Amino acid sequence: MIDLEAVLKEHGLRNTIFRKELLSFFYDSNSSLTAEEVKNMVGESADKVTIYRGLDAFEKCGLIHRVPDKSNLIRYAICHTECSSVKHVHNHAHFICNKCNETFCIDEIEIPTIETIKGFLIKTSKLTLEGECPDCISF
Amino acid sequence: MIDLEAVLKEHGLRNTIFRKELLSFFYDSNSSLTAEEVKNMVGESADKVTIYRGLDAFEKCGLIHRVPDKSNLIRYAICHTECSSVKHVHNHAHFICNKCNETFCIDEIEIPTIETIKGFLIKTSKLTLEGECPDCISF
DNA sequence: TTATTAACGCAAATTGGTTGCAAATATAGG
DNA sequence: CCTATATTTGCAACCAATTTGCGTTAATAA
Repeated sequence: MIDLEAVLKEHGLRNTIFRKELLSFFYDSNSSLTAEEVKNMVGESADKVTIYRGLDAFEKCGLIHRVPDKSNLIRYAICHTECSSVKHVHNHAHFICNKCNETFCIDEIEIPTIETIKGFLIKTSKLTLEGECPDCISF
Repeated sequence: MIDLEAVLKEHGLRNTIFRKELLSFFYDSNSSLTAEEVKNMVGESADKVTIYRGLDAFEKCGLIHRVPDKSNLIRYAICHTECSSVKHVHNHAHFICNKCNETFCIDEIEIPTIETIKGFLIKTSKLTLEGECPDCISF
């Protein structure tokens, strides 16, 4: 079990009921969450603005990171690497399920290093796979 | 020179002044366009709804395809391969410039084929590079 | 030349997200 | 334990991007 209060404290955040709950959602999720999905999980117990600001705060302090989303929503997943408010370090691929539209972080594969392209200066490369996730593949 | 009227006809679209102009914008662009960018190009001569519907129509019939966008806008580029209303076939990488925020289609490089990931069924993979484009790199 | 259907334009609605501000509350310092 | 301070919250209002409804116009086929 993860000590949610300690994690919040370490990242300079206050230990409120909602923030603890929000953090637990990310630890419990095997994929990622949008503000709307969080809203559905908390019901009426938190305003949408509180959710958006919670997500912003978590991202800024390096607890969660943005992942690609099928419908151009802002979607977040927990940071497994040691990210901080100073820098996010992510070097993993993402997988989008075409059935449930969820986005998964994939640590198992290498992001291919791309040679140069004439005229362009390449700084980063992102790999996004699509198909069917374990939960949807069976049907 | 491309016969815009013929292209529209071949794709089952009507030959209106606006649609011809819209199509020419895509042929003339070396990168990609959002609805807002099109709006700036046409000025008051076309309603924004007309633009959105034109883009939808072009995408549906295989003339343009969606490309990733820095700010989660809906952004399109011309289809070079033979796409149709039945199927879009794209197998190229995209490059997003962190200075001008434009998105370019990159035909020069191979999209790496990704092996399997346990539990996932991979159907497509998308590679998005970021950095500086030829127009911005000089500064 | 006329009927049919696609395309257009305006207004209004919707979706996803943000801002301002005042009230509530967590934590540090005494 | 008590108070000061900064963070977090909730409400209302706002905003940008995109979509929908609907009546009108215009392109094409017969």
